[in-house]
Amino acid sequence: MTLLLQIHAQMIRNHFFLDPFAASKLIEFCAVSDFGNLHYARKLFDQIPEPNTFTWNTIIRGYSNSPFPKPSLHLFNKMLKSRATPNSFTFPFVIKACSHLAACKEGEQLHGFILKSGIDTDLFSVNGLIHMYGTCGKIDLARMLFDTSPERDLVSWNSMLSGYVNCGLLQEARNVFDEMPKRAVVSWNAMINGYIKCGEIDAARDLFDKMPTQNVESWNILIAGYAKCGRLESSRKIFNEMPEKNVVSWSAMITAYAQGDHPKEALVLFDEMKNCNVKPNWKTIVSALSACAHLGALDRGKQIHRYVDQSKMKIDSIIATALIDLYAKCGCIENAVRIFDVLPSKDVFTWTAMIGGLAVNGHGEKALELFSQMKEAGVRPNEVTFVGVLCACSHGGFVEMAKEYFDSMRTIYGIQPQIEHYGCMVDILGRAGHLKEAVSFLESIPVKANSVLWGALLGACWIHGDAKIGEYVGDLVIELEPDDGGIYVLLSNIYATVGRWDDARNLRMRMKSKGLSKSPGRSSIEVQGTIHEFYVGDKLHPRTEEIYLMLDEINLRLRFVGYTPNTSYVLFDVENEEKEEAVSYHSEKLAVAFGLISMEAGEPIRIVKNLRVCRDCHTALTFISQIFKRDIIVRDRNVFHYFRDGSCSCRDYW
DNA sequence: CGGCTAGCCA
Repeated sequence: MTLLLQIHAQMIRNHFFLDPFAASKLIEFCAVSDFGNLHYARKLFDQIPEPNTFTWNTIIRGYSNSPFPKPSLHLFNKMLKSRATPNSFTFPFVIKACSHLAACKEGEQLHGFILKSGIDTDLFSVNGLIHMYGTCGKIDLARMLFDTSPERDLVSWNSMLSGYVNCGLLQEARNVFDEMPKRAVVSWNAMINGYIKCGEIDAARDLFDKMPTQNVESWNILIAGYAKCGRLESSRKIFNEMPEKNVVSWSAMITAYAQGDHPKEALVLFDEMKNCNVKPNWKTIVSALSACAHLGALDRGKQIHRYVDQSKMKIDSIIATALIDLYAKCGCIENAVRIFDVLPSKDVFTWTAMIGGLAVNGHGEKALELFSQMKEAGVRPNEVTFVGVLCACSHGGFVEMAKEYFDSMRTIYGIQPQIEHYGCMVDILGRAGHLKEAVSFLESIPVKANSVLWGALLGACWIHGDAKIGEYVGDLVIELEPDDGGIYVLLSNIYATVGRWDDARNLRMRMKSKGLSKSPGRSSIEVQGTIHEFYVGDKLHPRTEEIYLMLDEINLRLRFVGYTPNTSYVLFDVENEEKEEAVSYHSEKLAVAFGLISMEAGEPIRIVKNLRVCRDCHTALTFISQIFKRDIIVRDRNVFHYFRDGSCSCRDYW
């Protein structure tokens, strides 16, 4: 590229006339070669007073091969208005651009134009059209072209095959695959991909084993395929066995872990990848960041953020969204805002991440303010945006506003509310104590309320100590989800709070006889880049002894300021002392104790918990933040708690 | 004067 620029500069110095041929050559170098610079090519092109067909073809080809092929179509239309006429070389590029953009209308227009113009077309254009129609879902038109074409080559067959795969027509794809006279590796890959798209991973594997030679992509397709079916061990096995890996292989495996609820493994693999000197690209980074966000691993996330800065990777809206999500999910909302504010172009994903981040961090008003800014900026909210907006209403306690936003989804934006949105509404009504209204809401919605929705309402009954509605709702949930131990515990806790010990005990017995248990509380804390996990009362950590000593000190000092454990609803059938012990060793307390002994004074303690914080721990943590002069940030299953100087950001309302 | 088109896994 540098050399090219030098030559061009020389030409300008010597006052060479930039004739269309020389210009085309220059443009070709800029636009088409791998180290190309489309921007420069376009500048050159715009300087040419009268481009000829060759020049037009070159610039159109440049755009059609780039990730942003749209200008190809625009330039083609301009070409038609100019004196240059398109020829048989022009069409394949424009068709490719249409394919790439899935621009069906433009493609059909182009097809009509080609037929009318009488300009010679060859197999390349026909193949392009077959592919274009396949991509746009007009598979019948593709088939017609394929059947009526006087000749066919491997590319024609492959285009037809991928068209069927794209349209999800597995049987037709298989027919083409069986009939084709010759198969390339790409044909096999397309067919394997077809099976995976239709969820038939074992058939895909069968084909993979039968193909004569596999390439890296074949292996990569299988990694992703197994991951889609939730078979992570098989993905990993493929990953380990493959003869050579490229950056996509690594990214595919990291993404499989990140999206398959194994964020720790994702990060381990990310480190391994760097040790193997494979350079991560933006997709790897996004997956790694999302793993950090899941774990609440702030230090690791910051480390990756630094890497992005150092490697001069462009912070586009995709990476920015991942970073905003990371900082929001780690409770560093200021960092998220900082990234958001300097980002020049924000898309709906960026706005949505920021709105949801503010909402979950307890800044309901700000989130709603941002929502109106987003609308002013002309960005159309999607269904995820509304989850964030409703969440903001929920944490801010804006019941009436929530109803308005909820209605506007359908009336203004034409978005059908989904389970998540109903869930938010139940949450909002439930928190505000409008339990009866929440019940009738759930009974009136057009879809059948599932156990998650009723479960959310049951949680609200517990918070408000309403055993009457709780019983009604609880019975409903148990009927829907008879094997969820958490529900039994919740309902029996509700009974226990109002002193209905017999009912509570009966429920526990029912639960026990079914062999159910509640998923254990788990908290994790990051200390110097390492994640430490704690379960209720576990003694697995290497520093267990110190941790329990610290806990004793905490409990002593808590008592000193007049705090006694609230055990009204836990383990009602054990002795009082044991009850106290049970709440003292909740996983978040273990994590806090570990944080206090292992972190620098003044460093905030950040904890991620899989369930919701219980009322007792909430009170205890409030006191601890004051006694030990520590900021404690707990990420609950659905909200953040910032404990500082004896108060919590959720204003004891969650 | 040029020689494209098929695959897309993260």
